[in-house]
Amino acid sequence: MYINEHVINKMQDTLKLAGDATRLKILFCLLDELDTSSSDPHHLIEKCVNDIALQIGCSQSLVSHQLKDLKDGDFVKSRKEGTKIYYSLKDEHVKQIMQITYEHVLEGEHHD
Amino acid sequence: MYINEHVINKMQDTLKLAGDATRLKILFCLLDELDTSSSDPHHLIEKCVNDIALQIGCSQSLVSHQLKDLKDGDFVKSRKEGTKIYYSLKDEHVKQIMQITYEHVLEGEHHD
DNA sequence: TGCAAATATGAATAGATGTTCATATAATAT
DNA sequence: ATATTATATGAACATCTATTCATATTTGCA
Repeated sequence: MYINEHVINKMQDTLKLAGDATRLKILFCLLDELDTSSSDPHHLIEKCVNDIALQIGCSQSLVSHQLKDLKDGDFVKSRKEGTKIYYSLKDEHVKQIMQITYEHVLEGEHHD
Repeated sequence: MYINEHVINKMQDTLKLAGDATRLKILFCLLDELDTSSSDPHHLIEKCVNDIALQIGCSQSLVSHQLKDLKDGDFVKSRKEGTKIYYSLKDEHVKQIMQITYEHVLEGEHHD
């Protein structure tokens, strides 16, 4: 790893983006393991803004705002179809960060 | 992964903790690959508060504040020796989060 | 006991951030 | 054209956060 100020700032942006409850809910919503529409474990889950808002219990406006940030940070991508816009996770890094963070949190629970 | 509100909040705390330039500098400082005092790649690097402050160019007070947060979040541990307190990374999760985030940032650089 | 070194702590503050509300834009259908 | 559905946007605001400054605490040593 070659670290300089610029890389530090980018990493800060990336982790700050992940470090918000609403955005985490959106990401988990797009990661939903319970989706049974495909047997492929790497199946791409796509959801439109309103569906996400309903599922996580937040306003449409808030979800739209956060999706914009998530997209700017390369966490999600989008695809337009009619009036709807489908969002999905962009790459494996996001899933990995969520997975490791999840493990870290679980481990912390043991000695609380 | 079993996700509920509590887990989401803990993950938020963890990622928010990592998402700060000063704290990232501290963590990288404790991860320093350039340390040649041991040939063991898993060598534990310990540094006291003042040394960290000098190396990353921040005040002693700021570093102490941030180290407290990093310790509360299980990112670092400490060991007392005389008047000095030596800090080191606590577990592998921290390193992994840094590594993956680093890769994510590098990948993003390609299409900017 | 008194002094110096290392670290921790608390208050204060400026700046960043999440959320809401109202409104704008875009696409589709009647 | 008009209405409807879906999404985006911008301003406003309250809350959170990083940093600084001054000071307290702890340990070792003369």
